[in-house]
Amino acid sequence: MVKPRKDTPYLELFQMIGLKLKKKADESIKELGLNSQQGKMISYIYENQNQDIIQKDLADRFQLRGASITSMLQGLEKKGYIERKIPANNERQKNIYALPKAVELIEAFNDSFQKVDEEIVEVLTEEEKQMLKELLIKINQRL
Amino acid sequence: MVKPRKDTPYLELFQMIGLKLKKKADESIKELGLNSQQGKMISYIYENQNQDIIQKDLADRFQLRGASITSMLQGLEKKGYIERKIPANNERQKNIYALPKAVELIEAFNDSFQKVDEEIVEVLTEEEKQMLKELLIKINQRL
DNA sequence: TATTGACTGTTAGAATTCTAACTGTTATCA
DNA sequence: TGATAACAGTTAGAATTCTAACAGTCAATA
Repeated sequence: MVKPRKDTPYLELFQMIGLKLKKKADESIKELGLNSQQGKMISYIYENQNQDIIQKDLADRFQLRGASITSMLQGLEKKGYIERKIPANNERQKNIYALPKAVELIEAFNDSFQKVDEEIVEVLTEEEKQMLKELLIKINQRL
Repeated sequence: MVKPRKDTPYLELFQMIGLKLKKKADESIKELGLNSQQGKMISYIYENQNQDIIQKDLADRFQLRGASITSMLQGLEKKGYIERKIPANNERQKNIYALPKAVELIEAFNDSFQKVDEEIVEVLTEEEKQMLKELLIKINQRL
């Protein structure tokens, strides 16, 4: 006989919400010909390209393995959204830069993502929104 | 020129937390020879098998396509964790049941998942935990 | 009741991410 | 300084989920 669980765990809530949001985000930028992961990757590269980001930084930021980043960036490079350059001071690394074709899309990505963001909290009061953001930041930092 | 974003959006927080939790959950039940998705699926089937659940219910609950459920259940069936029976009253459907081999594992799954659950909120006070759960439930319901 | 449309599940093939093994470069320190 | 370890990225192949097209069954209704 297995013990019944007490109530909906945080784990389950976070994962259900996360999956629903992923679908919404994918849906919202589908017409641009990329998925939400690629959109966020491009935005992140654009915003950080002055700071010599390398593939490992992307792997850490997006919780992906190095091999997945390689595969993803090879795709984005082939389609002309980004370029990768080996820096002079360290031949192991590759710095990542957004190309004009990507920059054109970023405004549209960000608008789409912001709409999803508003949907998430539209059932909350201003106070609740504030509280939620604080709690999420605290959890995310320590996890 | 692209507008800079104001601050970390809810979308990003939820997805970062969700991904970190998935890794933790996968890690925590890896030794049992399954991944966290399979573990949750088996637990869910066990807890609901008296209510004539069908594959479509699982697809809705886990935010997966019908085809993915087919593939996943074929795997679990082949390994002897579950069985699928076509009910007498509707030959389109298949009811899903957990087999003894699965039931043995469920206690261990639940323990592992509960540990992850405690990690999530260990940085919060009791009041904050309470508040967080309410907010998450509210968001999840309307999403 | 015969037809049409909706529902449930499956298959084939593509996309994404994973693990494990590997190459080449840089850092450490005996 | 020379050997060894750590680091960054790549490749090959497996696992998981997806889309699109499909088959069989059930429901609605003309």
